[in-house]
Amino acid sequence: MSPRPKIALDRNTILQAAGELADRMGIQEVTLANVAKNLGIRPPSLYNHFDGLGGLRKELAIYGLTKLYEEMAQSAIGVSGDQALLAISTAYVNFARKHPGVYEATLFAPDMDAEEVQSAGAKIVTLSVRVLHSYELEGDRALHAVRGLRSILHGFSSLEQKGGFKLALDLNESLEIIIKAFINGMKEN
Amino acid sequence: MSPRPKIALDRNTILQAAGELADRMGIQEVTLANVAKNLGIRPPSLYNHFDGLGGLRKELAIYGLTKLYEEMAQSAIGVSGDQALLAISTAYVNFARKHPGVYEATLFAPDMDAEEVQSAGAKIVTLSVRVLHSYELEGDRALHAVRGLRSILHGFSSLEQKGGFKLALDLNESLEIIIKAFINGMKEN
DNA sequence: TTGATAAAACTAATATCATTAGTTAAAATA
DNA sequence: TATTTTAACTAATGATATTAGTTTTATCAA
Repeated sequence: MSPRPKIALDRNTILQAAGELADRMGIQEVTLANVAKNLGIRPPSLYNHFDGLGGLRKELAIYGLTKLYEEMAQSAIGVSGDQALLAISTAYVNFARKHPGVYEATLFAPDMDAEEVQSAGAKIVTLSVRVLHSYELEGDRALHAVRGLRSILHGFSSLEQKGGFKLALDLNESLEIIIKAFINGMKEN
Repeated sequence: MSPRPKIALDRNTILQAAGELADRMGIQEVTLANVAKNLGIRPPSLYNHFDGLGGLRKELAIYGLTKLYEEMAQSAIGVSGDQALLAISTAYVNFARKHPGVYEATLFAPDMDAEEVQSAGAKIVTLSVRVLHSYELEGDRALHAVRGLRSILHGFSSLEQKGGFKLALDLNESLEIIIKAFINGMKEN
């Protein structure tokens, strides 16, 4: 490919390639060299689109958070209460299952504190708050509940992905039991 | 340092240096180059002790899991029930707080499936099972409970470390509420 | 339409890694 | 005391990210 081709790559095409690479080979294989090879260009050319490897990974994290949010939001349409809670929970872990590399990228963001990363993650928090709202947890207790839910979902997904759950025990059943136990425990008191 | 010095480095000294480096600078800074520099030797010399960078990181993971287990086990001595559960839970998150890099290493093990990594992690699971035993969860429900507890502890620690919890809400209070809610919810049914 | 600008690729070069091969000197052992 | 093993070393290789500077072409303004 010569300088300034007719159809140039755009950020989204590159992120998609990086995402597929991540899902297929793991986040550690998302290098400028590999991404460039998959796109048929040379590594330095990627600097025209991203601020180096760190920038690419940061964008991949935002890309992943956005997609994760969308799937969670979709799953919660038209349902409420326990159904909604289970819906967004399974949407969350299913996303991590289908896109292990991209999910991993959402955690590895070089600068987690970057404005864009934060706001992409905040939408997921807001959605969770809304779903938990129907349980009528008052004040701080609702916020603690969101922390708990996030902890469960991230911890569960992460451990499942890392092969942490070895027992021959259905994973979806585990998740449902865990979520229900947690929310029932939060409702009391 | 010349060939075959009077006092040679041993694995533990190297792991300690790697651990400090990880806690101070992050796991991504645990490179053979950096570890060697901190020890005053040349990178290739590390191959006399570990199977490359992957081997070093794997050993660091086992080192971390062992230390984590020890602190959890210590915290549970002489207590039972809710007290024991909260004790091991706070021991877990406090370990992650005090040793963020080493904790991170326990998850990044290049081959999580390696025998030694598995067995080091299994001890923590066994300890959790023992602590949860007093709640008289029958059969599979006890196993689901262990998965839930691990998910909460790992998810909470990981999110706290990554700066995921932004609200001005006491973290220890969150943890206690979450754990209690979960275990209370598990007891019912 | 044409000329200037900007974009998006490129090549070349540098620095930092991990890793391998082979070497050396001193400790450990027989 | 002679041999072996150990734990450091140097040197070299290959992969990586990154920077600098170049080139071609699309885009845009006059």
